[in-house]
Amino acid sequence: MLSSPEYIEKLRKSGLRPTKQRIKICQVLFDTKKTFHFTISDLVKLIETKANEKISLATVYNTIHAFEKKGYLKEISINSSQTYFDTNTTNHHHFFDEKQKELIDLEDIDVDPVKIKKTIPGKKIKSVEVLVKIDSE
Amino acid sequence: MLSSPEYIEKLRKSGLRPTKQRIKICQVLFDTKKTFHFTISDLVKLIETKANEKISLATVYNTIHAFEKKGYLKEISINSSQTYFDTNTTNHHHFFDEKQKELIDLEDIDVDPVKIKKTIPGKKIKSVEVLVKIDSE
DNA sequence: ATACCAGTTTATAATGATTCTAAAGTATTT
DNA sequence: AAATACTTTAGAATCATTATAAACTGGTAT
Repeated sequence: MLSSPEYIEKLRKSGLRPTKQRIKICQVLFDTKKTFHFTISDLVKLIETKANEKISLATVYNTIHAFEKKGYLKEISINSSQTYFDTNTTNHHHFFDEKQKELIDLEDIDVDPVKIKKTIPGKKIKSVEVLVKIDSE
Repeated sequence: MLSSPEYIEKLRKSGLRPTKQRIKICQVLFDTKKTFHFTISDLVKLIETKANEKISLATVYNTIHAFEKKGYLKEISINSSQTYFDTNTTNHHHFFDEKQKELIDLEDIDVDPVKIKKTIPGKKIKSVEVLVKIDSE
């Protein structure tokens, strides 16, 4: 597990006070080589198991939104009752298994760059997201 | 405005009883050459203005879900507080203006076919949706 | 026509994710 | 150490959507 000091510095640099709760959430989210997808309720469960600590639901929401604003997380556009987040903030796309409610990364090599030929006057493209819904064969 | 008999037949063919409410919603949704995007609350407003009739919110939800199941509507994957539907059921993609909460169609010629090179054993692709988020320049 | 049945509509309540509130707590600055 | 600004928190509020169950209606058989 990465030591707190590294997260403390990371948080400070972003203008976020390094509180106990934020450090704990950093550890749960970023203390792994593999990136992953999660919902808020997934994260609450992870905090309860990985860290033996209870963080208020409001704080979890606050923190995730703060991290998203700082660019440490990305929200993924899916129509689902819950919002999904991704610790992989690079440009990439997703499979979504609607049965298992599971997201799977598509690497850059899995999808050719999507070129959008249409332009809207006065508007610029912020992001291009491809969502591939999959189902059992 | 298309006459009711045509919608009555269309509904019957799909195994849906042609009720007053369903016919009215058909007229509001399909009585136009141009397809469009809407949320449930958009639709409720449309029904109130175009048709001078009140349809219960529960019925609007029921009907839209029935129409979606029959393939007369498509749900669009966006992370938004409300779900968006599209009367254009052909394969196409979208711009989404997050400020104005507005969807704009991308025609086939605006986006090259998206080829997905990755496969998941036992799973087949159901849909490929591209969502292009746009913002003021 | 009439009566019946399955499918529909409806008002209202329930649900559930998310956001708000405002009081108590904590990091940082003076 | 005190002041200040930012955070956390429990619980309430919000809001889209879904569930409930009673009243209603279209289609069919009599």
